[in-house]
Amino acid sequence: MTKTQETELMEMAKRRGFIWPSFEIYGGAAGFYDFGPLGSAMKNNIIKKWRDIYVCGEGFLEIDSPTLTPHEVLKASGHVDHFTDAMVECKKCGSAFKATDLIKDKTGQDVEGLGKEKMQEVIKQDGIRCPDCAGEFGEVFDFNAMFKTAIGPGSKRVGYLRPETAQGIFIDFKRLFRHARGKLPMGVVQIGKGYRNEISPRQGMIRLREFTMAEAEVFFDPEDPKHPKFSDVAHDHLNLWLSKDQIAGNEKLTEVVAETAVDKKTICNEIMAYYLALTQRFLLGIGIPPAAIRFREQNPRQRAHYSSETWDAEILTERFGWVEVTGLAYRSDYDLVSHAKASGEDLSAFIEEKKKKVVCHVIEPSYGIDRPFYCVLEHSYTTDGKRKILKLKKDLAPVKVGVFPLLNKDGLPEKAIEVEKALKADCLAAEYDASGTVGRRYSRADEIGTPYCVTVDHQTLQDLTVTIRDRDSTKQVRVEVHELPCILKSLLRDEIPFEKAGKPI
RNA sequence: GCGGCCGUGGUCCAGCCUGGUAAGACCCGAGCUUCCCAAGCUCGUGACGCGGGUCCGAAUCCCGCCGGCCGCACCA
Repeated sequence: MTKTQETELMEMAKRRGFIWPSFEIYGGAAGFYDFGPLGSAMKNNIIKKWRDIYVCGEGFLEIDSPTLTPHEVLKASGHVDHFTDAMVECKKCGSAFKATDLIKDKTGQDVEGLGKEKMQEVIKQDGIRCPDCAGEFGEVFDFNAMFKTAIGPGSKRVGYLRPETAQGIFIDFKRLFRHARGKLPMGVVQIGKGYRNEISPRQGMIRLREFTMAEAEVFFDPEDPKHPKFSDVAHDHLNLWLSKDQIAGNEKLTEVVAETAVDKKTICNEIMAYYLALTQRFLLGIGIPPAAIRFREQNPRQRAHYSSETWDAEILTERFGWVEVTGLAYRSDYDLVSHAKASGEDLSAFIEEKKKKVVCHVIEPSYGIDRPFYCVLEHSYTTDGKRKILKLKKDLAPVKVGVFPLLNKDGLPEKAIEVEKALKADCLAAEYDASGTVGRRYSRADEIGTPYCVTVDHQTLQDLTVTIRDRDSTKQVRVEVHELPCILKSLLRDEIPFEKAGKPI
């Protein structure tokens, strides 16, 4: 994809209603995007695909909990204290620094977790000044990336917009475990909005202040980190970017099969490896090419406060380089222990076979939806010659079939509208278009990735047949109208090859 | 937050320096034409980010704000 194509793609995305800048008529706001009608449909299709894997395929339980969360919850989870950076600002030039990094650079001292007062003291004692302009620093302050609000009118009860959906799942652990009738491993998912008050959002859809996440929490017995279906993925190839290679400044990827990665302890256990493989399958499923997928091992300094091993799935993009789209974190028993302690509830699980209680460990595959959405657009957009085609996977396409009258006369439009109605009645996302010429309509359909177009012509009036045109090849077949919904559905599910769908033209 | 650049119909932009109410391309809509891949013709809708200032008069000059892009920093 060239620079021109990138620009064209973003133009198209705006023009055709995939994404729009939010709050536009009031001047806009950084870090927020609206999904237009097509974007909304495509986003739902991505979510559906994810749900098919996790809820349908893996049998995970889905819940939906509030985005607004009381202080105690996020205090217990560590977010109030750790979802934050101690920052200092230069009083002269305004440059902002993370206090811990600044002190480490200047003095070698590790003041991580020592509190603002201590950091303030070190900065003062050692006379640390602004590396940019040698100016004096102001007070050390915490910048917490959570949006804070008050629950109830005039209330002193503090709440936050959740920074992740995961906490809602941990909170419900007792009920969920009972619902699952005490079976481990137990998987739970939640899809919804999360919020992070980024200091300076950039890069379009890549850094948002409000975004949709799809998170899964896998609860398991730490003494038994086996996955019952591991053999299904044992031979999946994974491209790993190991922490040691990153530190050495080496871009090299290590290709392994899931099984070997576990045997060699490159990946901590079967469960983690299983979900890396599943993540890769999901990304391939939405149309990301294998060579554009890698798994980056986070080094200890990068990991979140709750994690002991984390793998990020990354997608290579032309515009932003490698983009993190999924984080797979080993959260151990951190959350359950924290919430048990803070709430006074027993959040352990009784394991029948062992006749004892254990606190489950958790592996969390956490997916962003907006970032893959962008990546899908970028990887799908092609221009060959004069044609511009969004080569979306059929199940992601916001419109499945365009319905056109070949000409706007002789009763063809009326007949085409009938066809469109019939398809819609069959729950196919069909769209009637009669403007301009048929060529223009094909072109418009290609631009938004509509896989098939049906055209009603004069022959239709005689023998009740229509043509179906394939997006990628522009080839056509002729089929009987009454078979149309059925044939289109088969085509959309890739059950029959296009040439076999009807009489080739 | 800082520095540089920028903000004009749906989209991309010209005009700004040298103030005198805005042009083009594409798109979109109506019609003509048209028996299958953005043809052509006619007509049409539609814009100066917000606020203030200077001026007889501001898209244009000045100030403030908001937004965007790039770089720095940040990204648990």
